[in-house]
Amino acid sequence: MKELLFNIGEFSRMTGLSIKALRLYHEKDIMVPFRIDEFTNYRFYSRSNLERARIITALRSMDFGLKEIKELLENFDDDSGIVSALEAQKLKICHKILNYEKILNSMDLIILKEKTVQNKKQANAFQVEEKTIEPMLIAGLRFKGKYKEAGKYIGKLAGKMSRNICGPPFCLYYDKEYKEEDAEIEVCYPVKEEKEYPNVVVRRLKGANVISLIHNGPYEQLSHSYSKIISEIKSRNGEMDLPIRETYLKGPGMIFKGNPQNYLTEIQISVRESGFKT
Amino acid sequence: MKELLFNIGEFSRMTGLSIKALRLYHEKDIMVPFRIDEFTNYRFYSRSNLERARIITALRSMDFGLKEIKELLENFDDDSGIVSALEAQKLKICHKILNYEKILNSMDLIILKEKTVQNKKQANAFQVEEKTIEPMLIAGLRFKGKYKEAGKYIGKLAGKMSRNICGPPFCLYYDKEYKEEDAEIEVCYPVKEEKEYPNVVVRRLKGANVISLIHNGPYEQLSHSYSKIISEIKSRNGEMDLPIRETYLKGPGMIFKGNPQNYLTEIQISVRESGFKT
DNA sequence: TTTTGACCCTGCCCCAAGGGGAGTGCTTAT
DNA sequence: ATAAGCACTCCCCTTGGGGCAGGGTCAAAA
Repeated sequence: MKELLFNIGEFSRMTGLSIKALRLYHEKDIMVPFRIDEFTNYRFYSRSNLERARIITALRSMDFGLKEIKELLENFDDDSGIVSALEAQKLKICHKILNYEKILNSMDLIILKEKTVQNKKQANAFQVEEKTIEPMLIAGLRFKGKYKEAGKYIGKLAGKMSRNICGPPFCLYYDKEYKEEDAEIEVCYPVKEEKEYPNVVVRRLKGANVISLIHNGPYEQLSHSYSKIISEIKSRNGEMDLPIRETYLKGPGMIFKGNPQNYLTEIQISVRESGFKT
Repeated sequence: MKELLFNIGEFSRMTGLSIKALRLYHEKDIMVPFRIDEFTNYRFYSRSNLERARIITALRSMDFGLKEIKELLENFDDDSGIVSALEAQKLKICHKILNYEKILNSMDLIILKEKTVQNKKQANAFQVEEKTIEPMLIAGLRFKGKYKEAGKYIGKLAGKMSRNICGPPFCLYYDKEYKEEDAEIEVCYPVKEEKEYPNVVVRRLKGANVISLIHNGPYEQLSHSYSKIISEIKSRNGEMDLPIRETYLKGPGMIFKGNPQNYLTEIQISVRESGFKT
């Protein structure tokens, strides 16, 4: 068998490894050329190098690092020996995949939210309207306090539910009148599955016939929209029912706080018996 | 509102970002401290920095690079604006996941193969035995040539089927006698699904009653095992049937070539009517 | 025989996102 | 007075090479 040698360019084309990579592997003692010219330092690769290159490529494609590859090459010459290394590598990769899937999940949440918001905004532009809300599975966290505290509780709740959430958060107000303090409030998220969480009640929220108005602007100006919707109900002889629902279609975002001028909040008040037509 | 400032240590603890990271973000103009002491160069962070840090953390957790984050921060202040960036990021991550899943798949193949080989080796140590082979779905590539060429064709076939493969390759020999040249050979892989491939026949291979012997060693010594199995069959008045099946339980590995002394090859010869008992 | 273009060498700097450490300055507690 | 605790800057290190500069080498064409 004659020693058929290849210079680095040929070898690079044969193996698909870049010249840079080959020089790096040489430097790191992962694959030393068969012969190195004493005077010119030209690298010459042999058939056995070709075989080794194939192995390196295979291991690289499995996301092994160069150090690991070096060790594997030094200690094994048979597939059966590296099975445990493969198992370990599998674990690492599984972790990465899981992590990426978690990222995808949270991104989907944000994207979905923004898309539905845009649809809503285009569809019905801030008119009082009557509609029917379907029942839904929700996770609720109830407290007594000020309206302003709701945001804090929503954050808490979101942290606990995270991947189970399937829609924008809302509040249920159980008081007939506006109360500055000690209001009876429940912050809620619609959820996919009925899981148990500490301090959280997961239950089915009844559907209802409601009068709805989408409020566009900062929360401080919600009272304007409340007057509008309530006077509309009264002028049509509707009879209000508790709790009032306030859905935060677009509030401070998951990433940016956003501009309060663009916040969208849907106010929904149940009416027991609608005395008017659209 | 008074300017409540934090030094870098406090701010690091509040945000969960390392001091090193904070200095880097400063250097890259991603987050400039609210005030920098003229004489000591101490960094002091404000509440608005806190908000920005939250955003950066969120974007980092979605695997955005610092450059991308900087651009996003410069161009947007609202979640709705970055939806398209999120979509792009989603695509990237999906690609990564797909890639990792491909890796997992090929690793599983190797692991599974080695495990089954080890089981076989422990279970029945190179004895002639009678058994029944179940029918299986296979992909076959037929050619006329020398035995030695089979390896080449197996490689070809493996490249085409890759993810569809579900077991070790084997050859079917359609010649009654040993032929040095122009032998009628079909290289096969058991597959999961019935797909179409160019030049490949996917079909159901019938089950059979066979006499089997596992050969341990290089392929050049297969003839020893053949003598053994054939003399055994003859001594028991069995009648051989074609094709002969040669399954490469352990040959040159997917990564390492391995030591031919450890190769395992199962020879299976169909017998039409077994005239002997185990 | 020389030239020319292709090929190869080493050495240096660059990428991302920081980690680690050296050496120095500031204030405060002991 | 000294030591501890923070902060600062500057430099080197990580992975797996990419890109470029400057210079040497090879083989075929003129």
